[in-house]
Amino acid sequence: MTIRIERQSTSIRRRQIIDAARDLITSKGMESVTIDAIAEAVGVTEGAIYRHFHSKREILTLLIDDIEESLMSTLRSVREEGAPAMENLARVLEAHLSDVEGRGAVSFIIIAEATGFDGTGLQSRVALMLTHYLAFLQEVLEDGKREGSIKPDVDVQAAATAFLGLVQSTATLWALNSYLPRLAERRAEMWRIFMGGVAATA
Amino acid sequence: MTIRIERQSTSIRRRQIIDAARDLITSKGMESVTIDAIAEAVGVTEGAIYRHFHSKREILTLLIDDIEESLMSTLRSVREEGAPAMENLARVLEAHLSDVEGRGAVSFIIIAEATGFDGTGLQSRVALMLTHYLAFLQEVLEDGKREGSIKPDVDVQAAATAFLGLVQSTATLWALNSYLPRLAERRAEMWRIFMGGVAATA
DNA sequence: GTATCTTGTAAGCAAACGCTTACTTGCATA
DNA sequence: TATGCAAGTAAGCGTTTGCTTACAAGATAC
Repeated sequence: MTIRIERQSTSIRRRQIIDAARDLITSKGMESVTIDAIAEAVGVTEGAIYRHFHSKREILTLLIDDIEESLMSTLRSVREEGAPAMENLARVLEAHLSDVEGRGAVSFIIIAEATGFDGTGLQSRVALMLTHYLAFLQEVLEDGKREGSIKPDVDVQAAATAFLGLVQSTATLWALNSYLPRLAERRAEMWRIFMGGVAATA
Repeated sequence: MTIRIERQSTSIRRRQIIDAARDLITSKGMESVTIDAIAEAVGVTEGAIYRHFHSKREILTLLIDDIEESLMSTLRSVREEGAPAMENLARVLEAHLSDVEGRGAVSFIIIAEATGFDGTGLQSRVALMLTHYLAFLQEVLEDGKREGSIKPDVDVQAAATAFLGLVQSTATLWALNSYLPRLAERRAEMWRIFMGGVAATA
């Protein structure tokens, strides 16, 4: 009964390591993401991690790349070309809040905790992700203006920020209370408020 | 030229220690709040800190008490009895965002980073603060309903959450970009959106 | 004036963390 | 089959962190 050492190629390990880091964030928060915890999750020793990455910062940097990728691809898949802008936005909100509900809203956890990263360069990386995210929202909002479904005098930057706020506050409440009763209902009510603020009079 | 040891009573030191902790959070974020940093800021050694507090957790717990106290007292001082509810709410938003601008929005930094506290009991303490905060907002919103300035079918919990979101997202953007151009304008635009969502038709 | 309590310091401990080193072993290939 | 690289381990290094201990000295009471 020999103990088999499961050797894997570096490309596979890099994926496993980044996935493990993401899982740790969603299950136990940023501060529990240590090399040791990652190694244990992957099933190797700490030293092995450094065969595939130069530093923890490199892991986190690539993780954020990965998170942005899936965030933006969610946005693209939810947005339906030709569909009314407000419908697209509503679907984005729905997608985000189901992520929150399923404890998978890594992107918004990262955004919330990024303020405390400090100096490592990760902060500006997250800021960039946020910029891309807000740019997407602003695009959809501009679509709405062109359609006439959104009031022409609405400031799209402010509206995008307010939209982000809906997700952030809900994610925070969820995280601190471990759950949120009637989340779908809450989402619908928040959406009505947001819509009432930006939509052209029906 | 003797080196004078500045002895202080424990009541004074406790205040200094908590103040130092708060200053550290606003200037360099939660993760830089260490006993060593606090001691240096107060001008004593680490050991002296433990003459006045049993643990770091005790310091943070009392700090959160202090933060909640000043948050709620800001709310009370901004709220004008008899004034229209929407005016009161607008002043709350203005107060929060000037705090953000002056880098003094400790309460919202704590709220943002509380998701990663984990296990220490601080998380539920922050959750309680949030509950009190939201309860205040809901009160004002109910006032607005009674006045007739807020649509009767608005869900006050959802509206309070959306309001919190305005502050949170703005604070996040501020923290990640170190500033925000035309913040006052942004606030006015966000307020218009929020108001449009909850206000009774003018 | 002396005893006592309180506030302080200096030194250090144990644990956690990121990371390195010395060495081993699986695997492709010449 | 031997050679060399890639992927693994175990051990430990250096620093940081929260906290403790042994001892010194200012304040206060009798």
